[in-house]
Amino acid sequence: MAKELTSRSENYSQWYNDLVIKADLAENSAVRGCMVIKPYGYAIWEKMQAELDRMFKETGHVNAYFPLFIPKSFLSKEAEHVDGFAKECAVVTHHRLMNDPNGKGVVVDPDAKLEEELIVRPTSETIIWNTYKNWIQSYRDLPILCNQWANVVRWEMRTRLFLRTAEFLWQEGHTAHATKEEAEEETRKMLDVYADFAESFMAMPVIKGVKSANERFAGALDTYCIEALMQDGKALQAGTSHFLGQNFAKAFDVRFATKEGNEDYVWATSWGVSTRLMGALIMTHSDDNGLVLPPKLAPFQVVIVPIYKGDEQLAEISEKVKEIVAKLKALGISVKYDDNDTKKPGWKFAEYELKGVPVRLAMGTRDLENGTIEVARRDTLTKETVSMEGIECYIQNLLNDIQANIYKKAYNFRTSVTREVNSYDEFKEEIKKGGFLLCHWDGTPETEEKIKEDTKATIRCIPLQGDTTPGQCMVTGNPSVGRVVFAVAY
RNA sequence: CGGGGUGUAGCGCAGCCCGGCUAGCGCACCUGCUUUGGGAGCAGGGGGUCCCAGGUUCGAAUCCUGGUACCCCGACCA
Repeated sequence: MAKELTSRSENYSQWYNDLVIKADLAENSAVRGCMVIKPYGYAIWEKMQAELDRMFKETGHVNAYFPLFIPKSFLSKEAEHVDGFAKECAVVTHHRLMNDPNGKGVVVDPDAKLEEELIVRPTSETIIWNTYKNWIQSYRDLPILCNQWANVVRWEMRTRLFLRTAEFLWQEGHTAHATKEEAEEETRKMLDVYADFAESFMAMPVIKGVKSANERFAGALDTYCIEALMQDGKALQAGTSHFLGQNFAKAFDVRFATKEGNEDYVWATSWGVSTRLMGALIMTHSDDNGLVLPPKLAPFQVVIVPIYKGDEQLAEISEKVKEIVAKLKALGISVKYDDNDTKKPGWKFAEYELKGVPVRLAMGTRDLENGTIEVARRDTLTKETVSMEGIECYIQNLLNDIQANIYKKAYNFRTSVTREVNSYDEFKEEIKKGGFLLCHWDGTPETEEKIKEDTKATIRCIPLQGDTTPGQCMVTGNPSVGRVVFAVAY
């Protein structure tokens, strides 16, 4: 075994790290907290991007691009926003290097100090609203529905591959509207897009909800989110959609003439998902043998491995395989034929399992004689030998099965670790076991803070489709309007 | 920023306490032969500023001083 993974039960975070590196998704780079996304990992991200981009466009959005650098003064215009991000910003102070007078490489040229420092964007609200000011005069200019695909930098204390890196890739949508209602509708619409993407493509069940005040985005009036549950029982925020009210319009003085002839500030939303979704995907489905990818996001859905002795046999098998490849491609199934002669079949089996390829076909001389082929599915690790006749339809159905099966598996897992808890003593015990706990809470930040200090658990969200039977807060006994979702989070 | 740990071949590590032969092992890599239905076997081979700087010593991967980088656990966060 050249690439044995740490087992999930033994050390979950080491398993995760091992997997990311050994499945060739990403690795740590020479730059602190920044990762290199390797071709295989990037291919998965590209699949995600393509689907999300399509969904954004279907809901009326267009792509644009805004600068990487934000003048320091922009960031400080919205008070809560700067409070939220100030501690984790990379700052550009100079624009030139010079040869070290002591002859040791290069140093920053002190004469090249910038008049105003530039912040490497931790998010783009400020630079975008500064721009929107010029784009908007009248209600006729609204709405603006822009998305940008970009990198952002947040100088986090501690980083983890995909889940929290200093630089990460994401999309951020920034919309401007004439009315509060329209902006709120947009916020929820994009939350639905994210939930749909997570469930339909990533095969990852999520809870849609609203953040409590403590967890809200810096500068937002409301933060909606989708929360997923990882296999170690910890929660992961997978996407957010913010209703920004008129905060940024006021900070950047973006006013417009209404249809009625009055002047008003513009209503805003922003929403984003990041390469963190890669981490979510990995931790939702994978096992001790490696990655398990949903067919809809796998860079290739089927891999074919020939088993042969000598060139002659390989040629015979390859001829037959080419027919199968053509039939699969005709159905829109992506397939890789690995006839690499320098690796042995057993090595290839293990390698493609590690990389999470949904379906593996193996063909040898035995199959050629019988008109059969061996089909192995990654999700269940089962193998069967089936007739070559109609194999393409069989595979197509199988891929659909796998997509549905891994969703169901994740859903069942989540259900099994989601439970109602009614007393704080019980909560303190149950939270150690992980999972989502549905509890009554009095709605105050103080109570939430106390729970966090005692147990590390936070309110992941106030679910949109939750139990709204009134009750009593498990900590203070004060009235509660419904159960909220608690968990220890990444 | 607090607590702990580690820097030795592309990767993973041993050696360090108690200084001493040509610095070693596994994986990977190269060559050859035999193999090929679950990570092949044998034989041979290449590859090292032992993190950096200074000190002690006849002699330093090993001891001392300073620096630096990274990892883990907290606090912070998508």
